[in-house]
Amino acid sequence: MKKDAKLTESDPLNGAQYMPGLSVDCVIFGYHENELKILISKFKNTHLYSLPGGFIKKSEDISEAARRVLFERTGLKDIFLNQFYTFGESKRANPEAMMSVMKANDIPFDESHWMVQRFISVGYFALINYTRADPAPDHFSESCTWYDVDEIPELMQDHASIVEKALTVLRSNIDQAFIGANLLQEQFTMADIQKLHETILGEKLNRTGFHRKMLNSGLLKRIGKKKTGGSHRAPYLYVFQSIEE
Amino acid sequence: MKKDAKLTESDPLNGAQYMPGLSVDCVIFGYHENELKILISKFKNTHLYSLPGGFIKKSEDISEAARRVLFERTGLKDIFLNQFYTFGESKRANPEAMMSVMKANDIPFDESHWMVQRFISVGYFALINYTRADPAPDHFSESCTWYDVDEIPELMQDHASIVEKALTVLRSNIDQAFIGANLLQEQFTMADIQKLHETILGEKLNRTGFHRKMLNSGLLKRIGKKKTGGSHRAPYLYVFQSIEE
DNA sequence: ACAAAAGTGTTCCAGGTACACCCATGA
DNA sequence: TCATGGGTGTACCTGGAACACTTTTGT
Repeated sequence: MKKDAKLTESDPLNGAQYMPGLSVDCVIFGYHENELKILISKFKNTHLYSLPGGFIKKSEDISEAARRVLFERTGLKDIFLNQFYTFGESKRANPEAMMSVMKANDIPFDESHWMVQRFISVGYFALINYTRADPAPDHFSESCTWYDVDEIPELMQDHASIVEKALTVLRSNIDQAFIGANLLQEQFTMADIQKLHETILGEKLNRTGFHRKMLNSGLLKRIGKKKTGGSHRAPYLYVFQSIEE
Repeated sequence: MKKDAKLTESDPLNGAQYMPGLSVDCVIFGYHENELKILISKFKNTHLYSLPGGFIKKSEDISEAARRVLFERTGLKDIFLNQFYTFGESKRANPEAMMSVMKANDIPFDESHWMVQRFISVGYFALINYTRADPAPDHFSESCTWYDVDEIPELMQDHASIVEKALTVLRSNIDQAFIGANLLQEQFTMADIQKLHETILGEKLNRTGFHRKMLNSGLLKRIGKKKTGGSHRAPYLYVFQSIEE
């Protein structure tokens, strides 16, 4: 308490404004050049990598906190967000790592500092348009950048298992409309969306079957021929159909 | 803090032993006489009903806390437990209701008491064998009894939506083996398990199709005929097959 | 013998997979 | 005109739904 006394009400280091022992971690998915990517933060002056996350303000819904983190890291609002699991093992805290982070940031601390205590973390995953995002580091990190999901550096605490769980849920929801709608550009070809699905699932899909399944779903709307490029027939372009149409 | 000073370390009223602002709520499903039931607590000397729940000790995994609550309410260990969602809206707290509960229990309190603050609650659902459970109230409640899911009394806070969410997840997992294995007696007939599925889903299922689907799943093992009192052919009895067999 | 419920065979249909073939386009 | 990728037709398979029929048992 004394340690925080000189902090202003809104200073991010002031633990008193947050729900104690509670955080959100965000697995932020993007898709670019046939690769599924997630945003990873690197703490200042350390070799520690982590998922973007944050604390929950006392009067804030948890999902609002997740949206705030998302906005601060990507500059995007109104993004698709899905709470998928809450990580609450008593030993998931890693005081040594947190202390080295604080040391590297010149934050006064000791073993009883609120940031090195046990945290329960609510996991959200987000689907965002890679080209619209403008990844930005936060107060503690020197970078926040995209990594291919197959090339993620070693993450602190249990963040690797958080990513794993997010991927599992994402894969099990692959047939829901929102996945392509949020990760792809507005207009896309059948080949584009098939590649996206293949990348997420990590397996090849039957071309004609996929084609027909997509058309039968009623979610796609053909908006006209053409898309120049290769020496072959021009594919149709599609957009996701609004539900009410 | 002063208010807790005279409490012993292990007194359930001593907030210092718990993770602040965090709780678990359990939707405990049982099945009896073709009805899907859940356990509901009634607070002493009030008309307030709630889901069985509890707080998380400082060195306890959240799932351990849920198991502890389950054991205290049912006397059962090793029960099927599934974390399904975390309820974190800032306004889900209901200070008036909690204060009336504490008043009815002669617990000294004021608006700043830890139990009337905002809580984040991690939702678990459990599947238990109705006949083995021995429902027992906790420190604050005068009863803990089974209610048909269609006849649940008005619940405090957002517990009705917690039940709704649990039911949704249970229904979407209906084809997983564990549902029948945990809710039915060890031996059962095809009609028994079909009735269970129909009760959970709230719809009639095709008899022969269900029969064949169950047999094809490879999860059931026929263990012999059942002698009934009915004037009709005796059905086979089944048990759930262990995975390794 | 009959009613009632259980078990099984047959048929039909929808969705998925596989293969084939045609279409459009740039070199 | 040829190679290449895109779109669609046809055949096949599987799993579920619907219906019929047989089996068993108490009355």
